[in-house]
Amino acid sequence: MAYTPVVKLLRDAQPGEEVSVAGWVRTRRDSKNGFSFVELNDGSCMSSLQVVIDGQVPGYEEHIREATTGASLIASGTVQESPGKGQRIELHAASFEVPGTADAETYPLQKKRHSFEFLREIAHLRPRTNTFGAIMRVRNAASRAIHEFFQQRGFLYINTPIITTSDCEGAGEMFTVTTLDLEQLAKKPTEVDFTQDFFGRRASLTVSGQLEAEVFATSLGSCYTFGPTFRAENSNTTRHLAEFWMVEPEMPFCNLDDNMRLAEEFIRTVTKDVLENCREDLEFFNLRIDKTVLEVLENIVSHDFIRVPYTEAIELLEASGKTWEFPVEWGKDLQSEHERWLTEEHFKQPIILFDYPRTIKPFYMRCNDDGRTVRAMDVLVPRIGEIIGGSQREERLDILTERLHECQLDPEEYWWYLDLRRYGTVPHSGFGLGFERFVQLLTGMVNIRDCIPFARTPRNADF
RNA sequence: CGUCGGUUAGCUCAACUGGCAGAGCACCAGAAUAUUAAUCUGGCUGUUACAGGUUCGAUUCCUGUACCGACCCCCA
Repeated sequence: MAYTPVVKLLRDAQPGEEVSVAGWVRTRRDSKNGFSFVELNDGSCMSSLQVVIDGQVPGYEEHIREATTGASLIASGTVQESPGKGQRIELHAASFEVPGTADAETYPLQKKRHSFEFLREIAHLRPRTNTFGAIMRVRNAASRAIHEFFQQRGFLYINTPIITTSDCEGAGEMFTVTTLDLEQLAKKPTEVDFTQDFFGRRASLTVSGQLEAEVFATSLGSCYTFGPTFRAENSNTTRHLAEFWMVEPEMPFCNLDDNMRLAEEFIRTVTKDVLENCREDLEFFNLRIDKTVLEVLENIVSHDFIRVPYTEAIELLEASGKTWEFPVEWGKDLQSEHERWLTEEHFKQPIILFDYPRTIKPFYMRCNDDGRTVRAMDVLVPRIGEIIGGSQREERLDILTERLHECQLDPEEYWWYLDLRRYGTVPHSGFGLGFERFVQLLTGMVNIRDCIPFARTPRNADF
């Protein structure tokens, strides 16, 4: 049975057309004159379709009362011009059925505002709300735009492994993957013998596909990953998840300037795409979630990101006259209060910081000739902070090996990574975008846990 | 990991310095010359997170536990 999506009906349908629709009841109003108005939402867009069901329609008496908020509904009939305000058309049903009822006494979603905290407890039902429908549609549009952006530029989509044995990638705590019997092990006072484990050595969930992506960038050309990433940090914040999706392009014959240019073009292009394709949803966010979203997004699309060397950022922070909770000092990482001031108060737009001290950045970033900085870059946006982190990679074998030692990592463990420098090495660069943080930026949602279908955070992996 | 805050009706929240636990919404029933965020009237709803303690008396004060949230750390 072919049902017409509501989004298509509201856009294209003409009075007189015969159509069938299927979705879920948002609300029903009964007229004492013997007919009912049903707001039907099928998730294809923010708007619902008004279905007018007359008392003469077969089954009206027996079944109309089943069409409560949350019930599923299939209806067929004729499209008519709507006399109602704010809608072009409505559907006059000739027949209808309620495949699944929703007991009004127990159905958790009511025709009222719910807190996001409450909705997180019913993550299996929250996509039926306006806000979460809109978030997921924006997420989808951004996802598609990301693939399009790279595909149009000839980037190869690479699926890097989710289980990895390269530990200490320098991106934080990792989840161990094991088939060992933990309950048995807990009874013994001995050390864990990972040679007995499934992979014969300790394995973890990936914290980044970058190292593997470099393999393909130095063989097949520019490529990108877009996959799940895991961090076992005990982070309870509005912008951290234990499981999130990351986009990681990697480009050969590409220096940091090229990298920054691509990152900026990437954010701008995808944002523009979403602005064009999700107008109704974004207007909803602008009205109900954050009154500045549209303004912020338009600003991103129409202004160049400001590029500031780390050293200059330190000077700006020192000259700001503000008293910081954490002191500003060259060689120390910027605290979120510093990043926030730069992007929200000082520049009031996205900025790209680059050339960070080598002591606070991972081993693979390319060393500058000054001996104290590396070719790293972070894209910071208002409200979210760091949304992209990237760098030009160290392509010189000797210096990279030196850096591994400096970071107290064993070059033996990175033999294949070093081979890329040993054989036909090239300057190359890449970055990582936190996809949910991007969705946060696009929607104005405050908490990252509401920007992914099912959030995984410390002590929470329900659903 | 650290700091702070919270947990009261299905949901969102009240209850001043301890004194019989309330409102809005939702739901149900009526009403209305009636659709587009909550038109009107009436009705229903509670082991105040859990376990102890202080007190004549604890939603309120103290201790512990659980869970939730914010910030910080980590980064994306």
